[in-house]
Amino acid sequence: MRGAFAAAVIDWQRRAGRHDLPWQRPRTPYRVWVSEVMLQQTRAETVIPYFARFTARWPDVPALAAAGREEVLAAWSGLGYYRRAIHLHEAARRIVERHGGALPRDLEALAALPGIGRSTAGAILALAWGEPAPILDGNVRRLLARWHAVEGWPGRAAVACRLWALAEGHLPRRDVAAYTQGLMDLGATVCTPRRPACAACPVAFGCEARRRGDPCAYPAPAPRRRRPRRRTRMLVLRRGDGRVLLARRPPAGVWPGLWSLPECAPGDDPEAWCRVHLGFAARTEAVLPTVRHAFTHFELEIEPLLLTVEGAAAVGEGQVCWVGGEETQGLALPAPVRAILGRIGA
DNA sequence: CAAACGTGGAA
DNA sequence: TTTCCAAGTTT
Repeated sequence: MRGAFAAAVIDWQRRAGRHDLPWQRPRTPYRVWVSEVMLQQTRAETVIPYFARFTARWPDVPALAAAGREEVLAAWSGLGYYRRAIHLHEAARRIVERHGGALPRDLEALAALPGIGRSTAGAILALAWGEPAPILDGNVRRLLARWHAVEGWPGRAAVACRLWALAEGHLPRRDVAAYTQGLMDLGATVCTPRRPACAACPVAFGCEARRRGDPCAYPAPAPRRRRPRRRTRMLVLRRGDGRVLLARRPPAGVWPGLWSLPECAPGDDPEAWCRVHLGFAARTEAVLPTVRHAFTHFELEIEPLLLTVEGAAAVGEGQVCWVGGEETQGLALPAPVRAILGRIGA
């Protein structure tokens, strides 16, 4: 029965889905967009406080477009995948310039904006306007892979292509917003990766993976690869007035454009490193506890070292600054750096 | 197509 | 402790 899947999802969403997420009230295109970008590879519970602060400060596209990149990054600090913030900001400016300040109601125009791919574009169209556009995020991937018992890892183009076609095929003619929200709610709360609650699932009636006895066999897991471990040394250079030296990271790579602590190789003599690279003397005060930080593709072991700087050492312009106390709240700092500074009370 | 890109929570 | 992985996009 074609359409039975969508009908059941829509009915379930109205009865048991989520209706009180911050981006659902009010549900404007701008708020849908910001939330979708924040939610890329990020759980809703993590996003909620960031979304609240972000939209309170920049309630619409023109406000965001008028903001500075620095403050947008600072508002993103701790959320991860910082390129998203840069893209979001850049897209806001482009929307003001080329679309009169309103998000385009068009799949191609949306996907042409930085940070908006096919799935996010579809989500904006479906949730904000009820346009019949499919999405394919982790939830929908899992839901459809199970319902149709799709073999293969969705990272492979052929499998992804199949899933997109299935997503397209299930789209209802009406109630697209409730349907789309229902897919994500189902994936997040019922059709979970580990222990799906099939007894509570409104589409269990037609689920092929369940009929075969092992829903968790779908989708096939990604090929394994081990995560290398890297080590680095971060220097907490503290001045007499309590201020600490931060250095801006390059615009590409890890933590683009964020402020971090000066780094040297674990084997280097930190005091000599300071003289050579910063041009002033510092005395080693203490070795701080190691901070382990797990990235997606590698694990970082950070050995923080506390050093005292005599006098008010000056350093070059621009890419370096001395900060202290409340100031660090307004800066874009990577999570582990925030942890290290918090530990010494800076 | 593979790799890069953060972080935190759960098993 | 280790591993997985979550409302993906870009290069």
